[in-house]
Amino acid sequence: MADSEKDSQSSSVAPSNFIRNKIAEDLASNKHGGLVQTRFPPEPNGYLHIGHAKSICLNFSVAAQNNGSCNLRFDDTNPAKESQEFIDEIKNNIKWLGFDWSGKVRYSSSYFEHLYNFATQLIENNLAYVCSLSPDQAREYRGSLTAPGTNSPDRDRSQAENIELFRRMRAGEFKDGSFSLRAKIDMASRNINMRDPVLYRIRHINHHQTGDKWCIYPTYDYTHCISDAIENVTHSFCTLEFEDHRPLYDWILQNLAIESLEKVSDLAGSIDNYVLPEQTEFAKLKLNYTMIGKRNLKEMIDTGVVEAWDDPRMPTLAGMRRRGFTAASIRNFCESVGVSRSESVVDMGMLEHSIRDDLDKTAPRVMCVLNPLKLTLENVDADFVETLSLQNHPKQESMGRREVPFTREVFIDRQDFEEEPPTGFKRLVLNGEVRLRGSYVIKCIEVIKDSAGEVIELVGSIDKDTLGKRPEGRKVKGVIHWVSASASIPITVRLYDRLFNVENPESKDIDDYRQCLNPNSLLTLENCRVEPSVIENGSSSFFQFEREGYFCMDEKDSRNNKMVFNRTITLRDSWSS
RNA sequence: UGGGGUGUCGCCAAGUGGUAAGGCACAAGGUUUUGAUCCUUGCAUGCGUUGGUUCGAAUCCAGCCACCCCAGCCA
Repeated sequence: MADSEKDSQSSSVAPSNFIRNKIAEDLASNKHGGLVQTRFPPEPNGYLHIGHAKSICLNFSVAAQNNGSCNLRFDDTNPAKESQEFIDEIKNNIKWLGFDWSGKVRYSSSYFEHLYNFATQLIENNLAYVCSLSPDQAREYRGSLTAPGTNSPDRDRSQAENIELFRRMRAGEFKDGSFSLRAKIDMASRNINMRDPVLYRIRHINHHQTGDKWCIYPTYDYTHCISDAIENVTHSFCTLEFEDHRPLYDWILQNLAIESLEKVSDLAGSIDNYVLPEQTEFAKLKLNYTMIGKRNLKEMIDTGVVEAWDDPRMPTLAGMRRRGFTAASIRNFCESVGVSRSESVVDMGMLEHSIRDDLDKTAPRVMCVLNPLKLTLENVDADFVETLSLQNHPKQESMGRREVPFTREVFIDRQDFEEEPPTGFKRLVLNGEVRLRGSYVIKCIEVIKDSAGEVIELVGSIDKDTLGKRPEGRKVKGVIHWVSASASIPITVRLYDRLFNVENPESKDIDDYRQCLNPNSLLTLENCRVEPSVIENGSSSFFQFEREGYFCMDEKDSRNNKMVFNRTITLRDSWSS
């Protein structure tokens, strides 16, 4: 077999998924004139979370990989729940994640006038009517999953009357809920979304973008498809629960005169490429051991389970950022999770792998003792200070070196000393030797205890011939981290762990998520000691505290006299104590 | 019991009629002044299930089962 084309595949090929395949097909068939335009359309009614990150990465990267572009559009059709604060936060999050939207920020609300005109067009074509049924009545008329609905008594209202009533709705002549504009489709449809869905409702409230200009607001179903069309979106991605809405999405666009759509679109004037957008659904991201429902997150804040939207235990982008997740790690995670239509629950371990993988390559190493235990080295002079030069990264010399002071008194971690060590223990024991990382091999020669029998101090000695050298005639397998007692800096360290101790805290089997909270999701240590280079080397706020994990400085709570570090994630631990 | 979806290793996930990619996790070795990293190896005769078509089926057909979504003037 002549096999001339071995494997020409590059190592970083994006994995195939149904969306990339579809776009490739569309491009091949020239369906959208070679164009790929996507959009990320959040409603500004809360903070973005890891689930949104999946959608952001999808929309932006699919566009970028196909020479297309991606808009940011705030889907702000329900002002009751929305605010400018959320808009600002969402913009920040997207930029932080490393994406840039095309052109200016879009708002569905900026299309309100067009939307109103299109609604008038539907009325004129006998495809929409003003309905006087109350919300309760409308529900009764809608029928059920198994029974067809009943036509509204207003369904055959005259076109002229509909136009006039709709105008008066806009003029503010009616109370909230008294009238609605509905599409005239089919009250017997087996798809409930097609049973004369509401297009407009009356709401006498202020809108964060349009102020008091409007008192009627279009619904999501009516707005989204038209907004996509106006922005000349080619591929409109949304989550699976909107699958049943796709027929309505298409119905609305197909029942509007295409020239009128084109005329107000971004492509107005260059009719060649004007195409109707197409909706494609994918499965939401679910992560075990976490809740991402907006309502639940808000409740956790309101009840004090966590401190705020940016609490480092929250799955919000703001929280993850503060916890120490990097944008790259989140992007890589979203890529590794893939995009499909099957509803699946991703293991936390994948997220943890993404952040470890990124930080292992980029975080400078430093030593920090979390639970200090004093060790006095009796054969070192009291005023002796040796400045050791240590590599900031074991593999990347380009990351430079730092100076670490070594003195007679040092702190080691309480957990690195055992009087009665378990088998396999490689750390310090009485009369045992261990290497102080980057420094000398030391031996413990005395254990000092308090009246309660607790170990409060150790005395030892160094082997002066072991700096940068192996000890003569014996092997010392243990290496522990340490800091100088006098030259180290006191800091506060917050150890974070998963918030829940069950895989699915949002499960229907759990009536109160508070029953499955992990009581140890936050442990604050006030007396930690870090080597002085962390403040001298102000270039990074991410560090690996050797043998402990990855940590980042908390900018919100750190003070000049006391820095606070958050543990992002532990190191993998195949010993596990 | 209406309609729309989904079922491939413990968890994600490729695969679209030619004999089951990859990642995470896990396990066993090796390197190591981080019990980290890195390297090597192992990990589905099997693709929800039962039948059928075919030389050949995870892929096509039929039935069955399980799970998810839909009855907001929320998105």
